[in-house]
Amino acid sequence: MEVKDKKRHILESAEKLFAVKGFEASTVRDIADEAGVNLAMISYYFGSKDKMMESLFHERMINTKLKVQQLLSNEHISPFGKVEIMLDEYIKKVIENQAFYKILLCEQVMKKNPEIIKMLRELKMEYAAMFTELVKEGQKKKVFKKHVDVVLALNTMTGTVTQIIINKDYYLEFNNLENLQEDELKKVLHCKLYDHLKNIFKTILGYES
Amino acid sequence: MEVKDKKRHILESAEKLFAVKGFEASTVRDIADEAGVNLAMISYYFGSKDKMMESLFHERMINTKLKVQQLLSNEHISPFGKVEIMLDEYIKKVIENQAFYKILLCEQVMKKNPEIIKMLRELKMEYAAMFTELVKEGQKKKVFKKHVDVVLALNTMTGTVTQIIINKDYYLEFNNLENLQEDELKKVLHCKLYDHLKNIFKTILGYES
DNA sequence: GGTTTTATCAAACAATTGTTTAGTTTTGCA
DNA sequence: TGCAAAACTAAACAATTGTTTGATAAAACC
Repeated sequence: MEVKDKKRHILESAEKLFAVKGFEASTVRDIADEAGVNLAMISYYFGSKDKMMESLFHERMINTKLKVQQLLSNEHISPFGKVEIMLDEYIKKVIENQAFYKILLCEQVMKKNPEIIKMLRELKMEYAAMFTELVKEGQKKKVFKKHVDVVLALNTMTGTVTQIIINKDYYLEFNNLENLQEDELKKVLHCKLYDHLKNIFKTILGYES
Repeated sequence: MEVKDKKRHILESAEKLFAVKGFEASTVRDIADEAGVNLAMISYYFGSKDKMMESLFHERMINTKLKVQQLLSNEHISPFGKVEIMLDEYIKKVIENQAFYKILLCEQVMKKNPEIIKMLRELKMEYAAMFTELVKEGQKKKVFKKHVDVVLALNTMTGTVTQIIINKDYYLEFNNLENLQEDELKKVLHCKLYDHLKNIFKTILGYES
């Protein structure tokens, strides 16, 4: 196996553990066991446990910014069309990477690793700025109302999706969706979240279809 | 100082630390230092670090259920009036107990302490059931639309508020509210969140004022 | 006031932590 | 094939963890 693949394999194993036990509670021995490698390999490949976590965040966040930029600069899509795609892409991403988004949540609360906090800060500021541009575009075209609180809107998006991931079990039990297959389940979850958030964003933006 | 006050004092100190560093990363020595007591006192008063955490959750959750029950059974308030009060109370509570709600978030992700998970599970199920009753009441009175996803709605409430607490710094910076006083700040935050969520719940419930 | 219970403390406890070391195996390349 | 670099390992490392101990001090009770 190549070095890059091995690093990725370790990162994926660590990700699983972090999401279940948290960063502090996951020992390098746990991670090494999960990945099926010697515990010294974590220091060997990443330098330290902390730097491994940073690697994980870097890996996951590297593409996000570019993708959003690309979407928002596309002139063939209407403002609300872009909102729809934004919602769809975000929901898809979280559902496909539930483990990571759980870690992300904890890390945001703890604020322990300065390097990660810095990364997150930059990403969020850029995200908010880009969404602001999108909203302005819609306002100029008279399809969005004035005075939209973009940060509040974005937090409703991230908050709702995150909570559903955390409370997945309750949600499924409450809606009698427990015996659904994993794939079907993801589809249903995505669909419900998308409709729900699309409606909310129509209200927030004052958009009439 | 009485025993109960001392226990409460230790719990409050622990709460602060947990919210900043997380449960695993907060050592009993940290907690003892923060509370200004000997580290052996944690085991002496609570039995163990884990049981102290359980104590903290029990303390915080004991009154929630009763309050909500009381509100929903009040026949002098309209269905949407109850929704308004529910939102107001929830926002107020989280803003006043930010530290605890950060811990709560992490604990929900980690799912490490079975006793706490059990408590949370019961509380959530009851909360969802009670809100369902409220929605039914509104539907019977023809002021709420049919087919409301109550769990999704509740998760938007908790998710939005939680995210704002986590991202408080960004939110303030983005809205140029950084040099506000702590008390003023809480007021502004509460006000913005309340308006935002009220609008969203109008959409979700199909309520026209 | 004497005695039992409760509260407090510093020190010690065994267990576990992330990291390093020193030695071995495997790999890549001439 | 030979040999240096990279990959890997088990063992050891010092530091830190939650908890317990045994000794005092304070409080409560009769």
